[in-house]
Amino acid sequence: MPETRRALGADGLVTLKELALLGALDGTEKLSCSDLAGRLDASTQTASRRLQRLDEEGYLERDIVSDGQWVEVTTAGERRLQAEYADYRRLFERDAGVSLTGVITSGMGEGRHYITLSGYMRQFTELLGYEPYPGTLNIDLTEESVRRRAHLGAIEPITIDGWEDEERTYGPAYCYPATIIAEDRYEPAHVIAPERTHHGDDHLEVIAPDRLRDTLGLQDDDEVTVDVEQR
Amino acid sequence: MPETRRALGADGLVTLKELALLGALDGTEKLSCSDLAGRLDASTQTASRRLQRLDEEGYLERDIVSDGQWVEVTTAGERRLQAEYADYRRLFERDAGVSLTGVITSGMGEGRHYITLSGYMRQFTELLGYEPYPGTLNIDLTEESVRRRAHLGAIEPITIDGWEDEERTYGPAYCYPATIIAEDRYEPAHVIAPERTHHGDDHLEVIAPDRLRDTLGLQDDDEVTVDVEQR
DNA sequence: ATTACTAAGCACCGAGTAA
DNA sequence: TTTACTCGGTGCTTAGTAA
Repeated sequence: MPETRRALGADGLVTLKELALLGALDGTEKLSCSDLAGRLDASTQTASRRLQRLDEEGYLERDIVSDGQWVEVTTAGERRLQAEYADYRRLFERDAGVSLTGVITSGMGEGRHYITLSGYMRQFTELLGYEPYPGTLNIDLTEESVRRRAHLGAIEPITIDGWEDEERTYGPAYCYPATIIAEDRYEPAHVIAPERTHHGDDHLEVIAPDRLRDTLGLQDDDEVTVDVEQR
Repeated sequence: MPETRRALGADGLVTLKELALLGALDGTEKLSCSDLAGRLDASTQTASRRLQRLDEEGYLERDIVSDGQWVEVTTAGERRLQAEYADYRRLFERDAGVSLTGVITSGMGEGRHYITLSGYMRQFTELLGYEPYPGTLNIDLTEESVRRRAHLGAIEPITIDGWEDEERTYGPAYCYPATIIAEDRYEPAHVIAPERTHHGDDHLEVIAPDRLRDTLGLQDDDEVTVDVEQR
């Protein structure tokens, strides 16, 4: 469990969510402590202190001006809210899979580099039951699928541990069993994503035993559907 | 805002969510205070106290036995979690509408009785811009749509206030602007739902200016889609 | 009007203990 | 083992105040 989850108390989470609902997720939002105090049903002092703490803990950026302050939830804050959202999705939508659509793109080929590293490849073989083709299928998601991507949080992933060599560390990743559906064919595969994904990331990478461009007859700009299954 | 939202503190909510994740939403779940303490990263005393409070406040049913306790989240507890879930959906899926499908049913005709009461009808005329046909179209939702129904929480409803006469009180209701799509026709309408809806309710009621069975040519067991729009 | 400090109070926490 | 009590300490909250 990331340390950030520990640093943020229950009250901090409630406050952060309230700020996000006020619009501080999408950009900077102007408010005063008494605004927030009203929403939290607490004193202005408490609102002030909560804002200070969230700032100190790195969940909030603040710019204090004479008649209030401009606040914006940081990436860390958004991650925390996403994690919470995933919990609730697990509660109320545990049976639902996630279906994402997008078009094939060449991407930047960096996925290929990472998955072929032995530290990852060894785990793929063990946890997925096959040795992936040394490259990733890159998909640019539609706008709606970008939003739905968050629903992956409700699905139990296969966790690929991070590791390190002499030079650097390599972060953990999640694998989600999926079916890739092209015009007239489909193949089992896995969506692979870094443990930490941002809200708004429109890119999806897929691995499979064989080269999916061949087995599915795909080329750039072809549309595919990725059905991620609940295990 | 319902008073229950005030009674449950931030820590209580965290605890309730944890219990739900453990399975106490679907039925009775056995656990001990030390189990819960571990998950909450707190002492067994705190776990014990939190369980007591949730019980007292009506969010939890408990049955204490010699080697632990059986717990189950109550309807009030589930409502509270649903409300929280709706907040998170509002954060991360504010642009998405909800599409529900089901089949026409005769229902029990009780919707007709309520909506024709002047206390409601007056508000419909003012807030929806039309005087509804004095009856509701009743739809039995598919299993998947029953789950998706929860997503209505992410949509800003038109709120119909509750009221009372000499004899009894009538609860508030939510209206959601929607398009009802039949085989070959569609009509603008509103989904109407009591403010407090249960998880698992498979029934949907729709009102419109004219009798939808006529304008859409519908009869029992016909399939319709209800597209609820984000305003 | 703001934000945020200080100080007093209260609630919550966990250790110890009982049943 | 359990649950849950008492009790002492800590930390959060609010009132008052400063800037």
